[in-house]
Amino acid sequence: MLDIGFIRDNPDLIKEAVRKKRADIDVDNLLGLDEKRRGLIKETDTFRAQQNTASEKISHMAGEEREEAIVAMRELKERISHKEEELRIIEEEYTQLLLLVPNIPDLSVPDGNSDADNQEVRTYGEKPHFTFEPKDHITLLQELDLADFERGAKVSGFRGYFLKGDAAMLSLALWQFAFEALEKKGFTVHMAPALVRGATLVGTGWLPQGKDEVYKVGNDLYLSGTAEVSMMGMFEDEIFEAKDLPMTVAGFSSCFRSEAGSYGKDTKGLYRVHEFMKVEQVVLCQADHEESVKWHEELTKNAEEMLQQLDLPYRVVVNCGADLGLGQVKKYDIETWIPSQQKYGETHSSSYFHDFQTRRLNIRYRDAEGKLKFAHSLNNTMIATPRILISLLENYQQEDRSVMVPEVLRKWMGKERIERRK
RNA sequence: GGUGGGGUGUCCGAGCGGUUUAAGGAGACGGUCUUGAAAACCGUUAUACGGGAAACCGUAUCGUGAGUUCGAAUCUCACCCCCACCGCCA
Repeated sequence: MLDIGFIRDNPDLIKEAVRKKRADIDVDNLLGLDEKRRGLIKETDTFRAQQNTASEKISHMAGEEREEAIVAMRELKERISHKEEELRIIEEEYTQLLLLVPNIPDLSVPDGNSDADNQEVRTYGEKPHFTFEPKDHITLLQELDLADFERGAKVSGFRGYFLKGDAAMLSLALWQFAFEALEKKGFTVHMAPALVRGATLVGTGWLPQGKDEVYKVGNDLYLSGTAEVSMMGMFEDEIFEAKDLPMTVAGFSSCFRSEAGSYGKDTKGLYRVHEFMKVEQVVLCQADHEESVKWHEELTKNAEEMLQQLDLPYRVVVNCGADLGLGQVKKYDIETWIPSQQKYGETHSSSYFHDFQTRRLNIRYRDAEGKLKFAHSLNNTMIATPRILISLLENYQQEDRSVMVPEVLRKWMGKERIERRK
């Protein structure tokens, strides 16, 4: 959410942001409501001030005088409640609109209509050259008996899956590896809730506009699509001292996505599933653009280092305006090489928000002068399974049908090669 | 799921319809005193919104929302959360 004062003072900037993000919101309509709203606030406040003074006087009156004053106040009360009702209706509409105003993308964000317009920033690693016909991850999973999609669908429905044996072990190894790396970098790791309240999703910018994406499981309970939500919600309504920042945390959780709008996409395999697991990095820092940019690069680097240690080829792209979320100022996707498709697939997403989320969640800190400020927030994937297994299995496959285990994961796997059992 | 007790400012804690501009502590900050410190004493100590160039003024906020009333921290209803015990349970 942006500050209404800022929107009021910079309507053109906001309109340009709406255009660049291909968002759908009428800024002038919002500003009109804001003006009406302020007018009504002024009126109701004046009425209430009258009421307060009159009530105070009544407390010192007695007898007939008192009775007359009370009767007079009944009328005012009536007028107040009408005005308040008027204000309530305007305010509701106003709030709904305000929640849909996008954050302003950074100047370095390229213009574009879809992820096809994202721009490559850098690449890393050597794409593998196979001396044999490489298989796709689905074939590998089946041949090595590492997954069960039929039974997955039986239990969980469309896009359901079980990971078995070494694929399950590999997942655990990856999470451990990610946690260990983050601990070393000073992050505090958490097992985070996936079950979250609506307010937490609104606060992080997933609702209201993305309600088709999110599974609703209770009156006000949802299954979150990322641990970012609970890791941010953790700090809702809190006030930090400047010295507490930056706050670097990571959360591991199940993640749920309904994938509404992508029914026909990637229907096979592990690429697009309704339920996956992820270690997410989250940072709260002081409200300074340079500081945000610094941490953005840092979080991106953390994930890149992880891929480098796994020796997976990847590239970093900067997302275009239309591919940014409502609150995101700038986003890098890290895409890992998928040999069977001869292309990179998104495995990480690194973004910063300035105070868009913290304003909604009311996460503040006291700066050096003791002034309260909304902190800045950022997040990036550290590792997400099972999607990363696609690249891992495909890049590490051997001619003899086995799959090598990346060096760094062997201490958890207890083996250097995955082979079909028996 | 059941029963009972609670949610008040940075913290502890009183208040249970108008004298509350939320008592009283504690902490923090500033000052007096002191060679310095402690103690003692004095003072300051919220947030959001609206108006204003500013000083400042107004409004709201005692878990959340609705209601009763001229007037609600205080009364009524619903909900959320916390604590204790019982039941069930990974």
